Amino acid sequence: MKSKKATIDDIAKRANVSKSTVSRVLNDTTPVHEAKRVAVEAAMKELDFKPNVFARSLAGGQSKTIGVLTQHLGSPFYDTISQGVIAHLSGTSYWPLFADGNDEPETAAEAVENLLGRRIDGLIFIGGMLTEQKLIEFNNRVPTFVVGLELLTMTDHCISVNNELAAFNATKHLIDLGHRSIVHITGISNHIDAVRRLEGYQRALTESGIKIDPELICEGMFDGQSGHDAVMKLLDRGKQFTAVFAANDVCAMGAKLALSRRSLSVPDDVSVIGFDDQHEASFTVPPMTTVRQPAFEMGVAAATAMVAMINKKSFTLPQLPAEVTVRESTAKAH
Amino acid sequence: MKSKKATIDDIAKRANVSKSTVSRVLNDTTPVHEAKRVAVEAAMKELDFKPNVFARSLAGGQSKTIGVLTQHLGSPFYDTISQGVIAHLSGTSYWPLFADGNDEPETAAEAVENLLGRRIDGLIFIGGMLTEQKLIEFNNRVPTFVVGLELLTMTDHCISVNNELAAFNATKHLIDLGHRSIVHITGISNHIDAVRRLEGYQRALTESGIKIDPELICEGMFDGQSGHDAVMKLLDRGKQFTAVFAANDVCAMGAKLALSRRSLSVPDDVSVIGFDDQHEASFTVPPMTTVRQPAFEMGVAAATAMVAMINKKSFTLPQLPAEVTVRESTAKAH
DNA sequence: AAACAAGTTGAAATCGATTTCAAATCTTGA
DNA sequence: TCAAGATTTGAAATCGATTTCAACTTGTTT
Repeated sequence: MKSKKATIDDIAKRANVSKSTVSRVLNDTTPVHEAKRVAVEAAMKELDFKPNVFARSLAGGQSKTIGVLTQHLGSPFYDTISQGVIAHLSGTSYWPLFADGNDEPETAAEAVENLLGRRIDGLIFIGGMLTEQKLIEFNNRVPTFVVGLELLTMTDHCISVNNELAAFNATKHLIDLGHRSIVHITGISNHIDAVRRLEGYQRALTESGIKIDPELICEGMFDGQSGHDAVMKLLDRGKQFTAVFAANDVCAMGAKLALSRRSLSVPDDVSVIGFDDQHEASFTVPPMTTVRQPAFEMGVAAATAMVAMINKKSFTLPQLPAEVTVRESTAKAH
Repeated sequence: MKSKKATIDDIAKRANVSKSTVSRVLNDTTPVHEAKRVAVEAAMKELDFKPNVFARSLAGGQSKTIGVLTQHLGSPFYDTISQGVIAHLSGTSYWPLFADGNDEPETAAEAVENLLGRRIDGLIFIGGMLTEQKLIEFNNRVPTFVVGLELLTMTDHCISVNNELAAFNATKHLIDLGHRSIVHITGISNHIDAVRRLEGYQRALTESGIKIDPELICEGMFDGQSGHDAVMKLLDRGKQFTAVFAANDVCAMGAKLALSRRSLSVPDDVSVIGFDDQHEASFTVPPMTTVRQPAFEMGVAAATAMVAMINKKSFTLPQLPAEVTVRESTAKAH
């Protein structure tokens, strides 16, 4: 049976100093005599002292929590980023406080206010649905980083892969295999990342001297159903193509399903490439070629930068590469 | 530019009453004259008053947060449960505080201590790796519910599907299709749920007069790789079978991949059934028959029960059914 | 009309830290 | 040796709520 939690007064008494001194060794704000320092530290060990988070925050100190707002906790990509954040933070004195934006700007804004009400020391957005204007505002209130979403301004607070380049490489991979009629199923069109991927797709075609065919560009929604429907529609119209580049993996899975329903084989008849490299991608039939985003590392990078910034240490944001992971859903065109 | 946050004193002044009175209307602890009540409420509206969470907790009140410990945030099944919790809580004054158990008992226990240090009003375990003994201990400290994990005791604090029955039905589905040699790829063997699924599988066979063949029972780990490897090993040994029941969906996907590598068709040569019905299951080729666990509803149920319990209202835990969702990966044996 | 119970109210203590300010101690240089 | 400056230290105020306790209003009963 554990006795009541030790307070700062308890350890002050035991170490024969004042609360003030204890607080000082706790926060390392003012130098304290070596002897007293040691005594205080010993007392803290013995009584298993853990500062009360609430008293601390109330007194104007730090809350030792980092607010993490994900666009949608359920997405595998965002989830992996979260894992990275958790993993790094668990080695520090900070804790993540998660909230879900539910894909809606208002919900997200409200969630941020609540987070702020809990005196978070930092704010990490995973994915995003807020305007950069809003983000800048928040950054004025508390250190803010954005992960997994490309920003136009505020680039030094943004950890993201170069989506345009990644999409360019994905498309180039198909072109190099001899494909000329390449479908692109886009992501949700007000996502910057989705737009950048479309741009990369277009540049790859253009630079290879292939005319862009608007009919091959289908609106998707980052989900399986829209990938499936897009391909079905194309097939129904009798449109010819030999490859599909989908804006993410589930979408690519939907596309593959539609192809198989029409007895088209992947990759013999049509090559398919996805984006994200989520866990399931390597176990689809056939295993899927996709663009790997280093989601976990991105999460770690964000957390690292955040902790450094809060403690006013210097840091540099890593340049994380997205790479085409070639598996078996893409093959030479014939 | 927002002015500083309004405090309880501000609104006391504005409503011409004392802090005490404000606190009383805020918490509805003691009756307050109608006129003052209205004045206070008006003042709160006008100043957009939001009580400071920390002051509140420090003073011994509630923290208005529910700790949520997931076994592994990244798992689609647990994630969906989390979504349910979030969804329900967002309509209340409570907020979830997430932590990740990282599949390790020590990490989990440490995480709970931290959560408790933040004075959570309730604790929800999603999945679990702690002993029931531990769980009971925690429940003595703060209201506790467990979701997505069957408990032997403490059943009135547990929201879970009947895994044995669900597995029985899944296996029965295969038997009804004429299968007699049915492989079961288990989950991690110290998960109660995995054990219960194995039991259901065995009972279905026994009740149908089919002898249990230990060689058809393969140890799995709830992931794609182990599903793949299990099937490969069986095939290498020349073991005959016409159906596979995997302990979850990714595992089933791994199994399907192994089959396709050996040119065995699903479902023509071998039927495959998964468990969980995660999002991707409906977009595999062919779409996968699986057991749907109402994960979202389970999360909602846990949150609902929690809020009711904290506020000493009565509640009943719903009996949530798991159902076999028949798609195209299972077919008649021949 | 007096007595008493029930219903309202505010002053002050409390929760457990941080932080300001002034006092106490220790150096240092002339 | 002593004043000036630099270091350490503790007392007390503060953060923003809840809660206890006593006092003050009412209303009811006799």
